[in-house]
Parts: sequence; C-alpha cells; structure tokens
Amino acid sequence: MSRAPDDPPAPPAKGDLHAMVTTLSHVARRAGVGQSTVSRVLRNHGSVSQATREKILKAAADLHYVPNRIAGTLASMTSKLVGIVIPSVGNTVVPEVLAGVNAVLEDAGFQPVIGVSNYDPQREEMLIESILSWRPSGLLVAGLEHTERARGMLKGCGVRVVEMLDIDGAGVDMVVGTSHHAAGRASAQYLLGRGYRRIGYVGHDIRSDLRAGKRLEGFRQVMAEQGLVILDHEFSPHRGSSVEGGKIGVAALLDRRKDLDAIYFSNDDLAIGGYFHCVENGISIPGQLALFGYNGLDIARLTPQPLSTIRSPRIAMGKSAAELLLAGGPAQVVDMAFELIPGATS
Amino acid sequence: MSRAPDDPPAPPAKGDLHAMVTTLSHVARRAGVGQSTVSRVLRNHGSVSQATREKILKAAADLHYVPNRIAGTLASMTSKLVGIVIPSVGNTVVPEVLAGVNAVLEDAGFQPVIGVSNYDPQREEMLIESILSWRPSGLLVAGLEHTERARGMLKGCGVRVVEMLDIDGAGVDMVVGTSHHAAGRASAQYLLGRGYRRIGYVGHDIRSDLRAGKRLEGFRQVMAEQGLVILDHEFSPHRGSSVEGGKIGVAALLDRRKDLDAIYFSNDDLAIGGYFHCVENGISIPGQLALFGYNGLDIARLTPQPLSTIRSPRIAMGKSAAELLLAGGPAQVVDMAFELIPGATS
DNA sequence: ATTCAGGATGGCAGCGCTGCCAACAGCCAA
DNA sequence: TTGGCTGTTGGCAGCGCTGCCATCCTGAAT
Repeated sequence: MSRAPDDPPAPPAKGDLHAMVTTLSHVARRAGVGQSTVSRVLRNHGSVSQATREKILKAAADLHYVPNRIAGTLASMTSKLVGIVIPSVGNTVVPEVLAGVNAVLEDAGFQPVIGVSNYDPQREEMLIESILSWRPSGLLVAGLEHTERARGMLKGCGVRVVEMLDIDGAGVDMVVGTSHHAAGRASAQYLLGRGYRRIGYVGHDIRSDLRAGKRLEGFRQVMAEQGLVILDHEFSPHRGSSVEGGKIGVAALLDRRKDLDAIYFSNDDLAIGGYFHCVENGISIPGQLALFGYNGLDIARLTPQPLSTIRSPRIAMGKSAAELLLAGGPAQVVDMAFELIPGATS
Repeated sequence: MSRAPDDPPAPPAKGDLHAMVTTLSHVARRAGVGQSTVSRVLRNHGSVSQATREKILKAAADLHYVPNRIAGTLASMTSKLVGIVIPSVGNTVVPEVLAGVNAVLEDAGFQPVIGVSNYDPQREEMLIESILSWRPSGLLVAGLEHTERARGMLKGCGVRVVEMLDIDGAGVDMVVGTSHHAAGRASAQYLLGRGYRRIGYVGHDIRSDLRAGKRLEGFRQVMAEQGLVILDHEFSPHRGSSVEGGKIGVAALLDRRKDLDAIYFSNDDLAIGGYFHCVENGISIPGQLALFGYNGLDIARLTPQPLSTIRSPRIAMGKSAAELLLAGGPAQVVDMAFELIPGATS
C-alpha cells in the first residue's frame, strides 16, 4: 500500500489557499463502490443501476463533494473553459458583448476565463499565452489586430478561435463582427445626403482603438469621393471613450471653427457629451449643428433629442461568436449588419 | 518502455478541440536535459546554471511551448485562478468593480474565472459550485445574500472568500463594500434638509436587486423618523436598471401625483431617464421637482445640470476586494465610504 | 590528498480524475 | 446445458506537471 489508509472525509479546511478537500475516492469508499462507478454517475455517462446511482449521489451529497475539474480536464484532455480576451471592461460595448457570449457559454456548461488587454498589444500577447496555458476549448478575442507572435499562438494553439467585433481585415480562424469601415461610410453618406458639408470630427485615441480609426477612414473616404474633407478634428485625451471628452472636444472644436454644420463622433459617449455641451450653450440641434455618433447606446435614444447614430448588434454578436466557437465548423467570416438610426440630431 | 518513443514536437494541430501540443518532456528532450530542470527554469524557481537555462529557454521558444497550467495546478495543488460571481455584466457598476479587481489580479498573475448569476440565487448557487470545481485560490462574490447551500459551500470550500459591494448583513468571510442602508439614509437626510417633503420613489426590481432595497429602506427610515412617508412609487418593469425605465416611471408617477416636490431614484440610470423626461416636458429642475440618484456615474455629472447623487467607490472597491483576497488576513469587514454629491437637481 | 558544502541535475511518485478493458453477473435462444 | 449478450462494475494506466530525494560534480577548506 503506497498511501496511508486515508483520513476521514475532509478536515475542517486548512487556513491557506487550496485546502484538502473531499475527492472521488472518498465518495467511492463511502458508497462502497469503485471510483469509476462514481465517475460514471457524476458525469451521467455510462450505465449504472438505479440503486448504485442513488447510493453514490447520497454519499456525494453527504460529503459535500465538489468534483475537481482540474483533474478531470487533465485526464480527459478536454476542458470546459473558454478564453476571452477583451480590450477593456469599462465601456458599454464590451459588457454587452460579454453578456451575449456568457448566455451561450453558460447554457453549454462552459466557464469563461477573461483577460483584459487595456488596448495594449503586448499585454494582449501575454494574456493570450497565459490563457492558453489553461488549455481552453476555444478562444474569443476582440479585434483582428494582434502582434505577430500572438497571431502565431492563435494559429498554432490547436483550438478554435473567434475574433469578434470587427471584420475589416484578415482573421486567424473564424470572425464575427461588423464592418466599421462600412459604418463610417454609411455615416458620411447619410450626413452628406442630408446636405451637411462643413463637418468636423471628435474622437478618442484611434491609435489604440483601431475600430474607431476604421470608421473614420470610411467616413473620410466618402467625403473625399465628393471632393470634401473633414474641416477640423479634436481628439479626447481620455483613454477609451468618455462623455466628458466629447463635451470638452466639442467646446474646443467650435472654438476654433464656428462655421461647422455637423460633427461626427467616434462613438455615442462622446456624442452625448457634445450634445450636452450644445444644450448648455444654446446651440440649436440640428438647426445650427448636427451630431452623429456610433454604437446605438440605449441612453442615446432617450435623450430629449434621440441621437443620430449607428447601432451595432452587440449582444447578438457575442451570442453568434460563442455559438460559432462551440459549433466548430469551417473558418468563416460572419458580417453582422449594423443599423443606421436617423435620430433627431441631424 | 511503456510509451512509444514519442512523436516529433507537435503535429500541425488536430481539428478538434484540445489538440496534441508540445509538452514539458518535448522541451526537455530538445534541450537535452531532464524535465525537472525545464520546470525549474520555466518557473524561475531553484538553481540552474546560466548555460542550461539559455539552452532550455531556446528549446521552449523553438517549440512554441506553452506550459499546461492544468497539469501544474493539479500537481502543485495551488492554482492561479480566482473565481468571480457577479449578478450581471450589463450595468455600469459591475464592469467598473471588475476593472478594479482585474487590475490587481493581473499584476499578481491570477486569471479570473467569471460567472454571472442574473440576480438569481439558484443560478448563483450553481455557479459557485461550478467555479469551485476549478479549485480557485479564492472567490469574489457580489452581495451578502445567498442560498443556504451556497453559504455552506462558501464556508466549507477551504479558500478565502470576499463578498463585495454591500456591508449590511453577515458575511461568510471577508467583506468589502458600502452601506446601502446608510446611503439611503444620507439621501433622505439631504433631501429633507433642503426642505423637500412631498417625495416619490422610482426604482427597479428591489426583490432581485437587494442593495437597492436596502437603500430604499434607509431612506424610508429617515422619513419615518420625521413622521413622513414616500407619497407614491413606481417600479420599472425592466430587469436591472435602465434610463427608459426612469423616463416612463417618472411620467407615470407625475401623472398620478402632480404635487411631488422631489423624486428619489434607485440609481442614476433611472434618474437620468427622469431628468430627460422633465427636460422634454418643461418641468423645471430643481424648482418644480428635485431628483436624487445613486451611483455617481460619470455621465450623471455631465448632464447640463449635474445630478444629485451618491458616488460609490467602485474601482477602489474592486481593488480592495482583490487585494484583501490575495493578502489573506483575518476575516473582516471593510466599509468603503461613499460620497454625497449635491449636484444641481435638488 | 582527502573531505565536504553546496550548486546543478535527473528520477520518480504522485495530484484527482477519465478512458479503456477485463470481469462477472443474469438471461434468453439454440 | 452451452453459448453469446447486454448491463454493471472494478482495476489500472496515464494526462503533464511539481516536489522531493538521490546523485553527481565542483572548488574550497583542512
């Protein structure tokens, strides 16, 4: 006998991390059966007589047995973990995508393991490695742009990968998102179609939020096709989005260019800030100035004048991404349509 | 020899989940050393000569080796996983707390494993069990109210637990949060102090969001001490918070009671909705009607009239909770002070 | 020269579970 | 009665890594 005859079920629990807990063999002994049988019952997999099943279930309950999935995962070589890499948790977009993802994962019995990159590619690379070391069954990553090593890991890790939010670029495996370039184009077409010509831009850091950059690029492209340019722009100093940045940005922009007839914002948060600035300063909307955002946030349609914006299907995107990941299937790109909301600010 | 002489490093990766990947022994063989030595180098633990160290690091890089922490965790009986159970990801509060938590955890090399209960105690119970099965080093749970079995698991799981957000009640182990009861009292004292007497309430479902219920209770208590009551109330049908709920709620409330001089909201989202309703309908604030929220959201201080509200230290709370969890220490309750923001709507 | 502390390494037994196989009923058809 | 056969069950070898111990090799001390 290589092991001592094993102590009683579970000592009260040691003070330090990861204390000694009840194991499968405790349950097996208590129920008077073999370990394999307990395993079969607990996973509901394989045939076991009703009597034994009940005996085992009772023993497990008595001992407050909680299976050790670390061991299970190692033994079976298939985990119920899904890695998720996102750029931030602060803004409104990501939590909604996560909600969609989570709904699907939980129904399928998967646990998300999350990493937040703060829009830093190096940090993202580390996170991907770190998450892969938990041997997840799949990986959900925001965006298409990664360091070369990160792409290499995503390609070679042996599990399926879904890149979310964006479809403008080459994906590693599966891709679910919207075209930000097309959204920018649609925004410009809409504003130009309504007769606006003297347009400014207020955005946040497009070097870190590449999707905002793609929208701006699409927007500029359409303007250029009409021989127009964005007359002036202002970048919010804040990392990520913020209502305050929009408020300050619009103030600064209008200070320099009093002749603008419309402002395109990199997102709704900034646009709402701009809207508040106008309300406070008696700038009539859309008479004097039109505003156009991006995201289609709930709050943006509930302001006294609903914001003109583009709604991205965030929850649906999260759901699709998770479903695709779990389903497997061939590498593909899913283009989730966005919706232009005319609103009342343009 | 019990195993075949082992295939080359790593076949291109099979199509199915969890493919064959490079292992420690591959690296060891490639570097011409023993497994223990590789393990020592990779964990930077124990003494290894510089030459061997470099040889091993090179071999690991060549093979794109990613350690298997599932195996490592099982062997060492200590995981770098922290479980997190939250009621939702949709609203603004939780993501900010998570951001604080995450900042601390990542610096310490921990990965969060997240579960979302949707304010459902049964679901929370299942989640706790499910997350415990990953044998985390600690658990962060939102709120103090859990099913009896859930409390039992939290107490007996052998790892440290921090309950976040709320301190009004008995905790299982460590507790970090604010007193919602006190926040409600402070709100009422403030409004009564400013002379408001005819007060209504607009809230969301306080049966699922118990913290909102505690605020209301504190608020009512102070009013009762002055011989006053909340004249009328309206509950948003939406699960959780929503600007729209506030807008509709205020409309309905004012429709019934035109004589209110102030409205207390269960949170800022609802209050902002109420604010928008008033702006749209020419109700002057705070002259005709005062508004008071809870949370201290960024957007609430940027509206043309900054909202009167109470700011909870969300990021700091997340950080403290995570730090306390990792530090260990004795069971204790940390009361994070909130701040009453007078604003301009009362 | 001999001894010895200590650095540098490899070997090996598990961690708790799963997957596979063997073993052993009962049970019906031949 | 003799085979299969299906339904149940236990045994046992790993999964990839870590922790501990044994071993070997230096250089310094005696």
